Amino acid sequence: MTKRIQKDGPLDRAFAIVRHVADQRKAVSAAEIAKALSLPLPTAHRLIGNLEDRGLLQKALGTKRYVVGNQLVTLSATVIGAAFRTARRHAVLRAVAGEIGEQCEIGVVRDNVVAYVDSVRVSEPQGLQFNPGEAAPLHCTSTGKIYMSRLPERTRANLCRALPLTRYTDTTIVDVHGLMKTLEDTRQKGWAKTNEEYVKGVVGCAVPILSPDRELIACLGVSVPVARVSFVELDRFIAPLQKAAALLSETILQD
Amino acid sequence: MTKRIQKDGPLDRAFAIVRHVADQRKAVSAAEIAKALSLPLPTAHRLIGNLEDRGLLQKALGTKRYVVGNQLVTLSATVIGAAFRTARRHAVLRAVAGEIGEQCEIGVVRDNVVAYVDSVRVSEPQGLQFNPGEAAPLHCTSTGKIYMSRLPERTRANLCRALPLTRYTDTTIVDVHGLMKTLEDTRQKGWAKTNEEYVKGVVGCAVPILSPDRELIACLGVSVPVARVSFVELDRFIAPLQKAAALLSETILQD
DNA sequence: TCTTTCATTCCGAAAAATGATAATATCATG
DNA sequence: CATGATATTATCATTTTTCGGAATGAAAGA
Repeated sequence: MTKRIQKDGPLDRAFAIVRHVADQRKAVSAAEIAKALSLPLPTAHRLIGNLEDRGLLQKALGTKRYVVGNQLVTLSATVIGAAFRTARRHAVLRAVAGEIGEQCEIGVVRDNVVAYVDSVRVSEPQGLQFNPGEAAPLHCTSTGKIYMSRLPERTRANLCRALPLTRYTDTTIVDVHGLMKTLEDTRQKGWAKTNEEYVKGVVGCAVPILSPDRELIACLGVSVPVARVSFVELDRFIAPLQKAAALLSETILQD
Repeated sequence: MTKRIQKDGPLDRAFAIVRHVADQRKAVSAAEIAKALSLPLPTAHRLIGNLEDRGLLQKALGTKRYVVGNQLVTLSATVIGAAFRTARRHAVLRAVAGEIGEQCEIGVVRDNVVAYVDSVRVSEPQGLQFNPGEAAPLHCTSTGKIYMSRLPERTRANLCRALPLTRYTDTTIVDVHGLMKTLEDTRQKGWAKTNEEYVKGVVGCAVPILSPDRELIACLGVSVPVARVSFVELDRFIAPLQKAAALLSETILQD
């Protein structure tokens, strides 16, 4: 009676389709989905239609090919947030915040904006307060830089041009070329720093939290008043952050 | 035409449960889920069991309360990644909304109705809220006018006669002849305005988003309370909108 | 201990998914 | 621009699930 392993109900098919669409690098047609999942063509259309009606998939503009839908993206962001707010992971966050003595936060990117899903402040509200639920721009946050740095080069360049590179301080990077260069640097190092680019007087850095197959799930970062830690001194936070990030990615798929 | 937006099939229930669990700050019991979603208790258990079997939900360590499961977390990470790769559309929309300081939306025509696929509101909900997924009539929206204006003349006339030209306000165009004249004007200018024709107190305008071969893909529009911007002043939005529309058609189709 | 609430099992009726067939629309290309 | 190839939509009898009331076992709280 080991039929438990591979069922194939409607729910399985629905998730298989969603998974397949999300896995793909580009938009996929209904026929491609049907072939990839060995579904009869009419059945595939019906299932995809169901998902589309619910906003879990949507057609790429001007085509009949499918991409992940708004509802699914919203749900996914919530899920990631919930996954990091469990007791154990919050404890990891608190531990690293205590170790480096500064406010730590976990952020994901959604709708081209950094959304913070969890944070621990170690003392009084001092520097930047990233309360869960708040959002910040991509180009002037460490988390945003990490996300962008992991895109394929072409997509990255397009995104840089599409983003409104609003100037928040006089160190905000507002030119596409400078941003691209910073991102290339970020890509190579695997982590990012921010030098008072969003809020005057606040510097920060972040490292990626990766899944076992090295997909970016979220970022772990720290924000600190420059009066206490200089931009250069930030480097000493990287190692503890990376250790905590590794611990987080380990626990994220267990317990 | 009461198209049932809110069905309640197994899939809806499954996602409602997942959504509810992800929304919660703490682990939830099956009974709580059942109560929150008004499900019979045995049904809730069965559905939750299904989700648990698939790893979409899992029991929090040692208890019988549920949290989001591994499969769901990995899927969510993939979804966020996929959405981010293809999110330049939203980035452009956000940029133009920020530039002109009003709510912008992208709409397409489907089944003789304007469906809004994406929107950015720049501040508080003020004027018209075109939430993605909502639909509006053709004859009293800028997007609808653009769509109709690009049809062959014969088809256009037929459509005008076939449409129910419902009167929503006292400026709504309800006679075929007046509509045809407006559409001819729209066709020549290449963009459209709406003067409180759908919602009293809300004016708007839109420009087409064209494919490389100049086919209409969608429309980019803005809606604003007339108290803030008069019908005449709308003209100053056209240029920025056209620039953004050009950027959209350039980047949208190359994923 | 007792009581209440929650979790689980069972099962016939009801609803939904399924996928063959067929009709239609769309696209590529000669 | 016609034409065949392919993709999409529609229809429908059949099969498979789901649904949730009633009953029962398990656990938590007083």
